[in-house]
Amino acid sequence: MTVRRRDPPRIEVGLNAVIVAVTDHRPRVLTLPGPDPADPGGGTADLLPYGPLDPGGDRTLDLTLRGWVRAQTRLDLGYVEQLYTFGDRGRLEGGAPDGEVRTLSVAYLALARESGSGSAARARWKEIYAYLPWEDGREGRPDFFDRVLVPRLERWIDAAPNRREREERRDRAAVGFGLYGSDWDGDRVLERYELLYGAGLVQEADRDRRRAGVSCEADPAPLPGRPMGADHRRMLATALGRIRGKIRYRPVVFELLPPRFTLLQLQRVVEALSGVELHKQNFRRLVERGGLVEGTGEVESRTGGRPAELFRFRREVLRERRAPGVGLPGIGSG
Amino acid sequence: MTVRRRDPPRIEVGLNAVIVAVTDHRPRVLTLPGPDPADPGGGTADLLPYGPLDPGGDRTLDLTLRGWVRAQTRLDLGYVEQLYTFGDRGRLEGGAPDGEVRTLSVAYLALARESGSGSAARARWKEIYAYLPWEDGREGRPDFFDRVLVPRLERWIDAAPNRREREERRDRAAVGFGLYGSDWDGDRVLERYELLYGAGLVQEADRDRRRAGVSCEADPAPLPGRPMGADHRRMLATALGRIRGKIRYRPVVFELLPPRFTLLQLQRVVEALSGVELHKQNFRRLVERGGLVEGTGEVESRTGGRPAELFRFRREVLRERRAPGVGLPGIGSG
DNA sequence: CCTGATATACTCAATTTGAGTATAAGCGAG
DNA sequence: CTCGCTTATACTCAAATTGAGTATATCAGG
Repeated sequence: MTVRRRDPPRIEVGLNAVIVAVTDHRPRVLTLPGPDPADPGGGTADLLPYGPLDPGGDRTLDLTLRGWVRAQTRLDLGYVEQLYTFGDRGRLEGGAPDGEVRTLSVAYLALARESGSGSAARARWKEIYAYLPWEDGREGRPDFFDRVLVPRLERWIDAAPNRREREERRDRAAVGFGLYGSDWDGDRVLERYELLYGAGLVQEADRDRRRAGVSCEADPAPLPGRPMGADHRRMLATALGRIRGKIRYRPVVFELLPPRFTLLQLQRVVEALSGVELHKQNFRRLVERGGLVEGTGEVESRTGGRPAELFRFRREVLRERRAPGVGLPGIGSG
Repeated sequence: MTVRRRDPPRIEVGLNAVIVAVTDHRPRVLTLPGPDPADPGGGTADLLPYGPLDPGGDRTLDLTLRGWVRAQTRLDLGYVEQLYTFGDRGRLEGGAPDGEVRTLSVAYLALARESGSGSAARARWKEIYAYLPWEDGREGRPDFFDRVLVPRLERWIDAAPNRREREERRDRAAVGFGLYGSDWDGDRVLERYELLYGAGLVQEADRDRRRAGVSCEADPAPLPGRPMGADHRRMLATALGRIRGKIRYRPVVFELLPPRFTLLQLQRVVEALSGVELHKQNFRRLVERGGLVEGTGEVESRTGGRPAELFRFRREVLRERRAPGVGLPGIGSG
């Protein structure tokens, strides 16, 4: 299948970081502009911080990641978690002759507090929902959802070559996007992105097909949602899905908040990430009863109304019960 | 494990599969005997199926994995999921001079039905709890838990060099093993293994220290729990933890069951994996009300008592609501 | 001392959980 | 055939949790 020449083909390993912060009720991700390795045309694109793994370097992958994130962005990462290793061939070995090099990308999720200083060099905080706009349901489904996205999906479904395939497409769309009676499941971020990619509805799909030499009509009006270079948008989707899942059963939100915060701030961060709005009183009951937070006596008076008490995360909770996270509604197993 | 010399240090990538099945209420993992790459002494050890990644080979990592699992074990994998990529330096480059080669292992979880034919070649199904005996709490904490494990942990805690470190050790032990008032959290399998490794209570820890040239008294009476080669026991722990977490919110158990099964069979599989016993009537209520299964008219009469109805998994559930898995008790977010 | 905010407390019905009891339906011994 | 054992399945009931409100508190500003 592949042509081997001299020396066996090499493997290169890169580390990618999806660094997430939330400011002003908006989840953001740290990006760098750069040439898109998957685009032979050579435009620039938004990229996640990326660095090669030096085989002789640090002892652990984590350390390597932290190291050059610091170098590229002057940011000291706190919470870091491995996400997924992407290794499909032909993903981004743009220039190299086939079989010469294989690139593996180990993607990490990191949570940060968006310190002002964090954006050294050319790093920029960008809104996550600029890349994945269909994921933000806080004010109901975004406008374009029923107007553009669903019709496009349906065109794709109908274009299936046979009945079986058509039914499968319909099922995937139903489950992923909560259509035809299925519920919306906030965690299926990656599934949705993959579906849109497979249906040719994101720009990366066009780009990759063009690179592979497949002719295809350029999409007349691309779906809202900014593309990224390489398969970084896929990584972003993976990260958002992971956060949404994790936030419920491990108290990770606090990594994104200052040491003291009001309950509404906490709620806004949870809402921002999970993409849904929550019932304020019940949310308060949940985090208080769960023992996740404890009041400091202080109050924050810049609320515009009655001043709110400042709370802090009760670290002890990690030692006590099952450290429940900030459970969203409708989670139970029924 | 080939030794390459000449030229910059290389990266090699291996794929490992943790292939899990459940028979007779016992969770099992497929192993191969082999020389332990981490043991210079050269004894043989239980290993997970392992294969190098050929950079020019299959298009995706999944495919590669499936390919040589088939070759090594004659098993066609169904459900496969990426687990984690292990990349610490010095993990298992046993013989190679430092800096010459760096090995990454991408570990996968696979669920199988333990077909009799599956154990071709030298593959063997082994009980998972033979390797991780502290994880099986179905009949209460195993005997050795309070008699051996906890005292050993306490010795380790007390041996901390200073107060701060001592408190941290105590906390980790409390959270991991449900001591001193903390609850047992079945999902923290990896945390527990790492803790035991760090405390020098599993044989791999001794082995690795010896290899690194650190002198250490051989542990007088090692903890129950069979070691594995390389860091495969760590991978097994990762896999079990993932299964336990996932079983609750995605209907993956059915991958381990025959197409038709009684509700008690289903329950036993869930219990086997999660390591706890469940209330039978409530379990039944849960899966039936959740619409996860539907009765076929048939009955299974070899139960020893009243014949049980045979059920089948309702695939449609994947399309409907949030496909809830077989929720264990005490999961809600309080 | 209103009005408009937001914060926080409390209520209440519906649902879900945890832990049982009760009954059904097979088998084998006697 | 019936008793006693076993497992299956149905039903009950209190406790806890959830979902959706209403009520009250406390600030800023006119």
